Amino acid sequence: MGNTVSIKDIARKFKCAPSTISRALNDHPMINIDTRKTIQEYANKVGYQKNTISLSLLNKCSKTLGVIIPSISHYHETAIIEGLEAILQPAGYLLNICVTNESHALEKEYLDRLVANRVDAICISLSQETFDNSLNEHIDKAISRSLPIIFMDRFYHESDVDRVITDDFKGAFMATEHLIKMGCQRIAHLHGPKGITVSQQRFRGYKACLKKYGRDVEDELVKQVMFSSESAVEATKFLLDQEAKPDGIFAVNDEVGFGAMKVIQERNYKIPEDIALVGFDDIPLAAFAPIALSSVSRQSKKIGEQSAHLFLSKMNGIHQHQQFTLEPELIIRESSQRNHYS
Amino acid sequence: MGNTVSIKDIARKFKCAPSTISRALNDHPMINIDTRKTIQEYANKVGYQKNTISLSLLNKCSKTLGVIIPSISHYHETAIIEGLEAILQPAGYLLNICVTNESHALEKEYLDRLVANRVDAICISLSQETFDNSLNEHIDKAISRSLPIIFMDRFYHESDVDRVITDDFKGAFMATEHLIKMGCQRIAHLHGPKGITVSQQRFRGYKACLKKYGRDVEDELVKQVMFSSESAVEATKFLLDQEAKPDGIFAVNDEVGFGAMKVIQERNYKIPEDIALVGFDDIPLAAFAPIALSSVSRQSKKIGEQSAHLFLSKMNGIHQHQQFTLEPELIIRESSQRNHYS
DNA sequence: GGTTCAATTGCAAACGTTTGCGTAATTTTT
DNA sequence: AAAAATTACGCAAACGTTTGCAATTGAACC
Repeated sequence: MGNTVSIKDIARKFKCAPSTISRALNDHPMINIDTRKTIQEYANKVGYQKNTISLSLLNKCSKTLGVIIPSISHYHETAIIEGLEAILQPAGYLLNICVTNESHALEKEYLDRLVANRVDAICISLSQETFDNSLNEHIDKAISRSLPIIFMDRFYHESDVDRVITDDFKGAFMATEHLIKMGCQRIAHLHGPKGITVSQQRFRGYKACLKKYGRDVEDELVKQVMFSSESAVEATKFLLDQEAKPDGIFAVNDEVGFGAMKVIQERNYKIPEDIALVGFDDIPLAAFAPIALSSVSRQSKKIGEQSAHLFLSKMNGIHQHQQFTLEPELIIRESSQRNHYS
Repeated sequence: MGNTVSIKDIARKFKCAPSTISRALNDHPMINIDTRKTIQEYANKVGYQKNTISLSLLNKCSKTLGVIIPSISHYHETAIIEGLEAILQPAGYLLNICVTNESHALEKEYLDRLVANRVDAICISLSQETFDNSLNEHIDKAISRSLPIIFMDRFYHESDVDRVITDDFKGAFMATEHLIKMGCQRIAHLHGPKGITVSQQRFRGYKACLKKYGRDVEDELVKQVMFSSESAVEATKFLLDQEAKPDGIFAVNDEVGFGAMKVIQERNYKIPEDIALVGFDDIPLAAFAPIALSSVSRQSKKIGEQSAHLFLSKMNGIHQHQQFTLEPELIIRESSQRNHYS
């Protein structure tokens, strides 16, 4: 940047070797205390700032974590980032954040770039394209060069990888069970995009719960949507247009829940009396929907924190694969809290 | 990473100089075409990946942009990041994202770390602490080493810096004027945190508009809140508890708008008939509030895009300071759309 | 005064890559 | 056949820092 001053510059000034300057700046006891002070003061004055790049080259360690996520526009992802930062900032790490927009090509591109930049590890949530088509070569290649890869949410191996996920199955089960206990007879599910793990897990949880309570999974009560309110509006209209409409809806996430709530209210059904509603993710706005939205918290921030801890443990030489499954938490609010229990 | 293969390794394999390998991999015409191919194939086979770190050291250019933001939990910030990525990914850049939680100490710490990492530039939205107390030494120091600093939203100099901001004053003016045209007689304002530029600008816009239409700014109609729904709930209750309550509310952002909407509905006032409501930021959920929330879009994604362009222009040697002010856009939805105009 | 020892400091290699310049080998030109 | 030009490659320095080892200095000891 033009006026950056290096150790060599300072060495020239003091007519001594760069090694002396380096040691002085690092408070090495080998260097005379007065020399040390003088050099430190001068370095401070001229605004010397250590060049971490040369260190990375030398130590083969960049103090940087690569983060690859499919999107950054939802609470879940930003909370993960907050969790990562909360742990890794004090540890001296920086985050290289890459958003793939669910594109496999971009994910590959970013992965290569992060490898080229020699990040110390990569936390990744696979893109939908990658996941749908099991396009794993780029991941396998990265793993084969013994770069630590930590999977968040979406992963492609059942074992043999490091991962931190939430038990979406259980969360969905809890949500569905709650609706049943609130007296819902016909519980619909707004199902997320097909290829995504979390959609599948939540659907599985929904089905398992219905089964446990001796109910059928009725096809016309399961409608697929994208992770957006727009998409939910249409699907909910479809559900409400049926002759035997649902009296409970489990939405794959809160954005979808908001979309559903809007349609339900437009049609003048009462929430939760006519239709009880539960979402997923527990976004901050959920509590402030005009009818506060019940939701399953997937501990998004904790996913980030736990991933960070996993990463740090790997930096400390623990090479066994670790897998964490976090417990979801059902947050009951107005949208599903009925007074009469069944 | 253990099994990373370098140019030197390949050179040893081919019993030739590293320079030959380097040139071969970069398709330098100086190298025999067959040699080139052989080397490239081998490099490919063993999974050679260029070490960008050494390049950064050599070229004094890291192909990385530092991003310092106070928070990452709102739509505005994630949209900025999306905008940055949209432009900088194709240009081959990576993003180092640092979240300060509005803390000056953390901002300083991150700034130092980014400088040490020799990022090519820094896009920063100042923390509240920094801004409130005009703690600018760290910024000045960075600028003095001719590191390009691009301010987003919050900046501390009136001139002499690069910046991309939205015209919040104008946005607030438009929102207020809209409420007036919808026939509101008593327009309240939920004012953001005091020290923040955007709060101040929006408050100024609100006041300027009232003045233009010959109305007084009534202290009891201006209530300060944090940028959260929780905070808005309390403030709105205060407003509605007054004997002469407002019939229009301009909220400093949409989260606050949601909080206000909740209280208004709890008290059984009709939106927009009894009280019209306008927010700010145009978050995706605004349109899907049960009563769709009118809002002022501050072109968050465009801020990111424009900042990226500014950055690229600086990388291309344009050293004059550039300042962009984006035009806000008023999005009128149910929460403020009255049928009778005045 | 020579020897030993401790206290300081310097040398040089290393990390991985690029690049200007030199050089050898081969081909073309006269 | 000698000179010139072309082709293909190697050498070495550079980026900024650390670190093991060697070297220098001065003091203390016998």
